Amino acid sequence: MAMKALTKPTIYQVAQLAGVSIATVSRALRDSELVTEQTRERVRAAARQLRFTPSGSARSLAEGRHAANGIVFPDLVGPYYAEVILGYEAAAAATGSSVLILATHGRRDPAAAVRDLAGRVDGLTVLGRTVGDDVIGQIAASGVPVVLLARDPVPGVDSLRAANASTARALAAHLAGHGHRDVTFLGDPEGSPDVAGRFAGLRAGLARQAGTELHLVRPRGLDLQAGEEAARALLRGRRPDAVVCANDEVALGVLLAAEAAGLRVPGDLAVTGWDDLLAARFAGLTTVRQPMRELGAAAARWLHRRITETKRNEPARAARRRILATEVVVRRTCGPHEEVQQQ
Amino acid sequence: MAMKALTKPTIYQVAQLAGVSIATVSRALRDSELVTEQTRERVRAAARQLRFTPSGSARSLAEGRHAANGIVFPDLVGPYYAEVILGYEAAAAATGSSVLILATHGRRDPAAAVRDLAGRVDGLTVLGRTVGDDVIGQIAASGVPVVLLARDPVPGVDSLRAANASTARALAAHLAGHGHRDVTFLGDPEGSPDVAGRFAGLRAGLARQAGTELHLVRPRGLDLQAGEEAARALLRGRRPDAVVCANDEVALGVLLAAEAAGLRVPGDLAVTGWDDLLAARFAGLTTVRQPMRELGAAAARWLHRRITETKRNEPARAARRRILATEVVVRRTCGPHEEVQQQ
DNA sequence: TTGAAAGCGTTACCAG
DNA sequence: CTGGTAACGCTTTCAA
Repeated sequence: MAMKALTKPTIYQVAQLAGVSIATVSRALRDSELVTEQTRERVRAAARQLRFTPSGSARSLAEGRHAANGIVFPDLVGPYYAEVILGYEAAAAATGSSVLILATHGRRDPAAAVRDLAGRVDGLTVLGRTVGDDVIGQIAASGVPVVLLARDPVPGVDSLRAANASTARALAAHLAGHGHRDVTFLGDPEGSPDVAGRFAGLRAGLARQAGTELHLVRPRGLDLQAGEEAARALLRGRRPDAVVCANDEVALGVLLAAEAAGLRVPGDLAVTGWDDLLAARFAGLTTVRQPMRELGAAAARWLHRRITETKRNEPARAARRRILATEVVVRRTCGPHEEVQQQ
Repeated sequence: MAMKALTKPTIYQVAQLAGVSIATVSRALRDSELVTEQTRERVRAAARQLRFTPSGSARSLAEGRHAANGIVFPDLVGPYYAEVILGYEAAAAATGSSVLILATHGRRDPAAAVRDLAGRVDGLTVLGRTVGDDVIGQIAASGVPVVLLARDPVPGVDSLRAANASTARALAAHLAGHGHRDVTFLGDPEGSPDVAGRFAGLRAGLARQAGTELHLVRPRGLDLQAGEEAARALLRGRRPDAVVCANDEVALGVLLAAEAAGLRVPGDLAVTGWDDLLAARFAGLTTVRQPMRELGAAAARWLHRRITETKRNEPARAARRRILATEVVVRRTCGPHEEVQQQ
């Protein structure tokens, strides 16, 4: 049977077996027009027999491109980033690019990891609070195109995000319409640009509503447990009319804590989230829906444009910015509605 | 100010600027002992000034390794794969490896994409129903270590999965204990090895229970909508006592359809899922919990072992198999319980 | 401690 | 149409 593959076969072995030059092998395997059907077949047979797979690094080096791009995100907990990455991967695949992922969360030195990644790709998408502006700036200046996603802009770098402030204002108006006056925001504006935008929008929206007040409480994180803990503490003190949470997971934690405390939602306490996770629907949680997959896809497409225009040495166009629309999804937890609102 | 980076700087420019040879640059930048502190600083300064980032492909080619491994999965919908990938990325990072992801779902030619990927990595993890045994076999035989995850084993290849059949048997016993006799399984055993295992286990479990019957209905897919559609059709006919679903999303769809049909769960119909998504908790869905993150991490670690032992040309050990334990999570939808069961 | 030079496995140009 | 042969940018002996 087949002998053991002690060492990976190279183009040379294929050439030898097929009785042609390596140049011909390269051409035949990449469907160049410049080969006889006959030679092509012979080469293919040899390649198959040897189980030859071209070395990606050698190819990249010779072609002067990596045929890959990277995406950097803080973590992968919760469906949010997963959806973004899925959209990203699909769009990147359409442009013939592989995707390298990098989670900065548990890293010793995120900046170093991102710099290293920058050397392995044709372009990079960076999400949220992963590395500082300085790192972004250096990478962009070193000639690697960068797209920012859900992150504060950096001069000269494309950036893409979902609407936060405007929708948060709409949410504020909706809550005020329910008669909620004493509102607490559960989230850390310093923790992420998205959260900052949501808080700012909420504040602006409530400022237009007479007699409302807004308090800020920072949970330990953005997960279920952080929400639960924060709510437990919060509900022991003066209880607000409504808790607006930085994301759905925190809001779901609040729901759990409220239930444990014997409070009715929305009767005793209104709660809202952000993201519209699947769980939000089953919890009846009023929230905000974001086009996550589209966000990822758009980033991949922008990056591809930058990469091709850089390669062609075209005059670099000015940095682009775009904000994708989001929408309030009204369900049960924001307050009693006359008519049944179904989503 | 800094001039435009028309072309990416190479080690040669750094060497020239620092007034040393490229060998010294290479050593200095990689913290070799063989450089004076003084030279090292000079080189570093030059590299910084030029914003030099070593080319990943050149480095890989020279080192004879990619310092990257790949993970292939069908899709990324639902939190399942995201969790697996997160665990994988974290473990891979710990071994100094980058991660290349590849979703086969919308691809024209998954096999070709996976073969290409195999040329860009030191090892590969393949999940579920993405490519056939033949492709797996070729890749493994070509000298690229492979680990299979949630997939039927291939001779000579390590494989890792979460328990399906045994836990499904336990689930069957639990349902029978509730008095459910007429059970329908909602899922396509041919669609994935996991689903096949769950169905087989359920069948085996019910076979031990006198007077039970099991029916099989194949939904269009594994998402919410598929479950909803399938349930709508199912509930129009002879209604079963219990519907065991291939995964949580399908089960949640069934819940929606049951509600729309005015049925009480679990009073009129018991429902179970599989995966223990966050949404399952809020829907009160009885389901099965899988150690998803651990699954991914274990795959990355196994792969790393294979890679190092292959590189050292050690005698390849026999293929390993492991099945990680899963557990039934009893909630509301499987039937009435005397005592409140909290999770 | 440093430099020169030989690869690493492809692609692509230039002759024939 | 095919073969020879420079690149590609880095790491790593081998000498000095």
